[in-house]
Amino acid sequence: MKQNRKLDCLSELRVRVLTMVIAPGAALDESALSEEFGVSRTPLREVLQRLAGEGYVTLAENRGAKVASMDLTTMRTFFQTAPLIYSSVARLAAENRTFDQLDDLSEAQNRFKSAVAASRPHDMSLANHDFHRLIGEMAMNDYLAPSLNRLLIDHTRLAQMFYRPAAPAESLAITKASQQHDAMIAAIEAREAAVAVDLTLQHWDLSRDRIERFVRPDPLPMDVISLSEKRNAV
Amino acid sequence: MKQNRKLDCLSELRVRVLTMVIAPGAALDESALSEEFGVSRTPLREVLQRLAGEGYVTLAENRGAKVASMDLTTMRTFFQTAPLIYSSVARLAAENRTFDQLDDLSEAQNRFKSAVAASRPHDMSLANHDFHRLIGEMAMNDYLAPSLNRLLIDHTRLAQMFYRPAAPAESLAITKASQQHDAMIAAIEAREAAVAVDLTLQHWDLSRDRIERFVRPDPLPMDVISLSEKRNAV
DNA sequence: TGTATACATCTCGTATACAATGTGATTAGC
DNA sequence: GCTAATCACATTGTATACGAGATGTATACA
Repeated sequence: MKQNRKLDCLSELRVRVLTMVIAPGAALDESALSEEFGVSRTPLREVLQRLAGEGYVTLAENRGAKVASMDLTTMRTFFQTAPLIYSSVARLAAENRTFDQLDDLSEAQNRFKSAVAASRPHDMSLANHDFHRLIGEMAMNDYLAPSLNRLLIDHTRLAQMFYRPAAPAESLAITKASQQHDAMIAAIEAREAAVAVDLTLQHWDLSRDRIERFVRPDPLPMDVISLSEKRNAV
Repeated sequence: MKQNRKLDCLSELRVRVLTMVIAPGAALDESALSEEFGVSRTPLREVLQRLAGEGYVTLAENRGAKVASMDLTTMRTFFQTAPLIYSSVARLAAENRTFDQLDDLSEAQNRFKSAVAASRPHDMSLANHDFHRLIGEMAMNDYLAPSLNRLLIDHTRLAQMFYRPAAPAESLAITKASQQHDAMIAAIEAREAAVAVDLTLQHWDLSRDRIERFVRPDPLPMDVISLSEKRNAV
């Protein structure tokens, strides 16, 4: 009963960070949260400590918890590191996966498809997050796991941040991503490590391109004549 | 004042795990530890939560904290993962190091040499641990850091476990390792990433061979004649 | 003699009360 | 009118007390 409240609090806070309901850098108030989740401050502080260990939040001495920030340095490091860890994990997942884990992976992919069909970005993000987290579990590697999970936190937040439901290129990319997910499940099930790695890198490129196009979009069309007129008018 | 007690407790527990003063799998009693370090159970539990986040201990529901175990699977994963992370971190360290960090690194290496000269295995292990941890900090990569630090925990414990002060090959290996440390400092200072990676892999091979020779030593010399006599005697 | 159940004890989990620290505002002095 | 210092308030950190869960032992019954 009471243990559930603590675990609920833990996963709920994870969801809020991942979906950016709480923005990067935002301060978390212990009293407010403990009241909201119906637990006292002691277990809530332990939840925050654990979230800090997982990389969701950062703790400052006598200054409480903040959601992990996402500055330029973080993003640079992210793009630098993700391909290495993702491909390594994919290889290990193909080698070590169990059937139970494959079932979980398919279930996550089904949730992803449902969320896409229903146009629910938050659910999409969370299902996608679970999908890749489960591949991480399949790798059965306690050393790579923390790196992967930190990458996934920021990957999910970035995707959320740069998601444009209006753009037609976006829905195409999502369809392609979903197809890649299916292919990855097949490759992992067949224990074809090389294929799984290749698909993972393609998947990464797709995601990276989506983010890059948002950051550096096509320049606006210019009416050269009116621009020169304006200049003369000064 | 009191904050120091909590931090002291944190680092002291880290040292005890790394030097195997507390064995892998050993249970940690909250009341006993809180009494020993002069803090109440609340902050001590937060210390344990943090140590769990760093991979030093594992927490089980209603069953307290245990020192992270080192079973066969763990070791297999360790040998599988270490070269990848170590070499990646070495490359980044060479690219991103600052002068302050280089000073810290040299200081750790000096402590290592002193401990070797004084034949103090614990201090050797801890100085070596710091040396490699500082290279990790130089990499300035928050995603790789947790993986590296987990690897280093188990690497330090393995080295401790398989350390044989009596063996003459051991002291030769330690001398060589110390020389490699010096060369790594030079390579990192010169921003020669390729050299740093190469040295790191050599350093890894040396360490791995030491462990391997302990696990699979030369077989005992056999007196073939007496063996055949015994067989005939049956 | 072996097993199962019940009870006692010990450890962990949570809440609440209190102490310490950090921050912001207000007032006094220049 | 501006700056600096002090005081008050808010938030975090710590301790202690109580409740819940788990484990081990003893006893009774098969």
